[in-house]
Amino acid sequence: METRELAYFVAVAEELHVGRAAQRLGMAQPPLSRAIQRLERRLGVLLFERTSRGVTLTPAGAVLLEEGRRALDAVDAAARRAVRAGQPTPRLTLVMKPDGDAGLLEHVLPLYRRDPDAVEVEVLVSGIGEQAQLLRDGRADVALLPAHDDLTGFDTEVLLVLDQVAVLPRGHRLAGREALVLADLAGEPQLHDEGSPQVRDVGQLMQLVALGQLVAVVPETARRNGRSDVVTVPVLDAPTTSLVLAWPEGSRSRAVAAFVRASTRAATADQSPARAAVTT
Amino acid sequence: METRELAYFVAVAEELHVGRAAQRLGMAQPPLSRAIQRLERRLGVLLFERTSRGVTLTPAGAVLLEEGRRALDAVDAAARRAVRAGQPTPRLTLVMKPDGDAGLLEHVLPLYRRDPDAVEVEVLVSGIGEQAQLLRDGRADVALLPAHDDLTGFDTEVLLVLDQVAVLPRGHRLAGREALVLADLAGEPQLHDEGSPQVRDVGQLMQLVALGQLVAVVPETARRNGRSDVVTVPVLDAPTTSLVLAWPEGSRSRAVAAFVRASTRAATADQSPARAAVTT
DNA sequence: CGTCTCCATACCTGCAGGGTATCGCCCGTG
DNA sequence: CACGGGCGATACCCTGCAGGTATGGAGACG
Repeated sequence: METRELAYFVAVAEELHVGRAAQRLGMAQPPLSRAIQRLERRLGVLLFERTSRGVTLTPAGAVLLEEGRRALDAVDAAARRAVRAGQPTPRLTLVMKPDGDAGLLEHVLPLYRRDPDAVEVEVLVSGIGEQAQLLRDGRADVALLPAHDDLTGFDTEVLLVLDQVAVLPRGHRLAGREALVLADLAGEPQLHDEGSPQVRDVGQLMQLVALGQLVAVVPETARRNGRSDVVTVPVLDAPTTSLVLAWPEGSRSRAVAAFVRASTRAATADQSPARAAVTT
Repeated sequence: METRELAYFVAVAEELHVGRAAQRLGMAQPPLSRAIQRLERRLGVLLFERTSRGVTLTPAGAVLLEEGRRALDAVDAAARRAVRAGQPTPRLTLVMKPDGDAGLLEHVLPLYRRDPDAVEVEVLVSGIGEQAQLLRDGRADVALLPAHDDLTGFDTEVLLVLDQVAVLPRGHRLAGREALVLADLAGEPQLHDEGSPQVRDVGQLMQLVALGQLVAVVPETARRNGRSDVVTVPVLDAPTTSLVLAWPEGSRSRAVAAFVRASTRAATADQSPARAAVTT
């Protein structure tokens, strides 16, 4: 099976509409129809049910969509990683969402640079939730992401376990509380409610909270972005979130291994009593 | 990058010789040379150093070989799994080496068949050490293999932890011992010595031992294949080997999940005091 | 220095894969 | 019930590239 065919199939399977898929692929509809038929003939299995309103996936098609995406990612990753390995100055690309490092990076990077296996680090700031994809398709070598993301295909190390806090406008009825529980926030406009605005980073979120548009429950490290017009209050019964460092499973890169070492050491130091004593 | 190009590259990288690779691929040498050049131009990186004696891999080429193999396996697996998902009667394919189930399968299969998610099981007997490959490229859905194999890309469950025993001909000088240590076997012709015959299953091994050709240290379950002309003696300081059940990471197949359930239950039952009491 | 061994280049050919035009089918609708 | 619109499939054409053969050219070696 050629990757082109597979990419064609994935496009159709995602659109469930040959015409639209063709448009997305920048080609005409008939050759795409034929390519899919060829693929079905070669595999000896029907991938779509055709109706006059579009197409739907058969069980075989559903499996191929799932596995095919991973396979395409693997091919992309192979190409990208090969190219990068061929560059004269090797680099390590770290991906995280905006403010996704919980302030850890400033400790990690100096520590990493002291490692003999260290190479130059390039930090790639992705959209929220996109870190895993960039790691899968080879655009990044390591990723910082929350533990509840899909981590299949990665080796991982938990760096921090974070309690959650509510972020409230200063004048909010709960703003004076020492702590609260999730039930206290019932009825408040929440982040991720339908119709709530898309938030791209913590600064934006703080802005929205300050304006009274919504309240949010976020990991405690968001406090670092605190501003005078918002208040953070611990939420006692919110599940903790973990910050995880992930890298391709079975990676044998010395640069990656060194970065993992530096990160875990920085993270444990960050939580140690020593530092707690300094900051209090 | 097309899978064909990638397969071409892998062939050349493995042979380190364009002509031989072309032969292996069933094509002439010049188009293969050009295909590699095209690939290099597209990626913008040299994959081989050309000499008059053959070709050698650049760092980029080494990475592409490693990652490319996995990617090709992923593509194969996608196709194979899709085809199988499209078959009218779904099947679960289990791969193991000859006698690789430590006698567990006869307990697992009846248990599995009682599960509502169970489907027909096909047992594929592979060569020793080939189980992981068949699982990676989609020819099998689950595998029984030793824990020291490369398990990247799989989810796993340890089924049994096995002590090792020495297998000796009946008249051997150590045959009467209650137990022995590895050092006792120094100087004996061992399995895996260079020049030792290829062994395909335990029966063959037993035959060779009986003939006095060699002695072997194997997991204790090999006792089940015992014969009157060989003796097994515990080896106290040999590392234990684990029998592992593996399946593709992140698999969401109900049939696989049910098989894992049945296997772990059968394995724990197998080692429980209850069964020990029955067999003693 | 000639020869052998490889990989690269030159040149040719067939077909895979893409484009346009159009068909046939199903469905909603006046 | 007839008609129009939307969708995938088919017919037909054309181009570019993958692959073949013949040959060049550069290093290794006796």
